[in-house]
Amino acid sequence: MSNTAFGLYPQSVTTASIDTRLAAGGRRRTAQRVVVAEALAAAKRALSAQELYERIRETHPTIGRATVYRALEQQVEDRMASRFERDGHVSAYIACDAEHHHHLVCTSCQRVDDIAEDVVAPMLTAVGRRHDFAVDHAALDFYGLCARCRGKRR
Amino acid sequence: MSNTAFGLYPQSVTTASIDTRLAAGGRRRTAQRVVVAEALAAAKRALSAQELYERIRETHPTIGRATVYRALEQQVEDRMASRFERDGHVSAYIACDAEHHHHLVCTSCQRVDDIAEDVVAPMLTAVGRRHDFAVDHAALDFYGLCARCRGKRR
DNA sequence: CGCTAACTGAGAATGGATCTCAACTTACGG
DNA sequence: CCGTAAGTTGAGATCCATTCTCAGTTAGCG
Repeated sequence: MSNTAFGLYPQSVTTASIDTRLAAGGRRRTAQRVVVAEALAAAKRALSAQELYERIRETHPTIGRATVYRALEQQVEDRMASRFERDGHVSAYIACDAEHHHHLVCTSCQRVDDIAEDVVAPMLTAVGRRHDFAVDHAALDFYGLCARCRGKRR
Repeated sequence: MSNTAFGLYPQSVTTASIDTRLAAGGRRRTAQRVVVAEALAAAKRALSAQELYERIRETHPTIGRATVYRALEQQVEDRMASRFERDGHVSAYIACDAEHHHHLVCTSCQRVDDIAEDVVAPMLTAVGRRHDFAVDHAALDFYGLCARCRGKRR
């Protein structure tokens, strides 16, 4: 396939910044990787690789499944996204910026919120002191129900 | 297969308590479920269903894979065990008692430690207040390196 | 323009988890 | 003690997200 079929940017998100960061390391900025990054950023919630693949196929029917999976993995490596484990042994991804922070993932609507570091830090200290255990900073995401979804259940 | 082939208890763990709790709800205490529960309790660390299945097969070659998977799921439902998502989209299980608590899972040796509720509670309060988000209590497990494994890396 | 290493797509392969179903067992009431 | 109903079991088939393979393509650099 010709990569020139891609390359049309939707006018949302921080396209410029995405564009720059995609070329990090020894990495090439291909049209496919741009599409994947933008689709994830536009979603504004956690999506599984499969879900994202299906969304993208609507506008780019020829993109390969493996390409989407690979692009997502690279984004995680390059700190442009983070990965969650959703129920059913499925990975879900959310776009995020390089600054360090943690996430609140709503298990109902998949919307994601950031938590400030200072909410988490005291607990890390306490765990370290009481249990001599170094919590993996990258794995600190919390799952639960956001206000909206909690309202619906009542 | 005749269930009478099972039923020999290793003299470890709190066999009596396991035995009682296996019969909770409308549930039957079968020899297979006893074996699975005891094997998990004896492991004293997180094991994937597959790993546990293989361990059990050494002494009970005829047990079915699905039986082990089902038994583990039931144990989670009955609060005799909890489930983690390990890297690679694999579930791991650890035996635990009904009292409420959270876990520190060492991503290197898979050993599991309990965290006291009072270490976690302040953070839950802070998250609730700052973000109006109800963290799922059951999903509060932390991953990282225990003191022993941290020592080895240096 | 020409090289080369990175990337891509299609489909096959992988592997943990789940499903199906007939045979078997446990628990319980009589 | 027996019969029955409903929970369980084992073996294998099946599912399905993910990963792998490989030939063909392309970005980026000189």
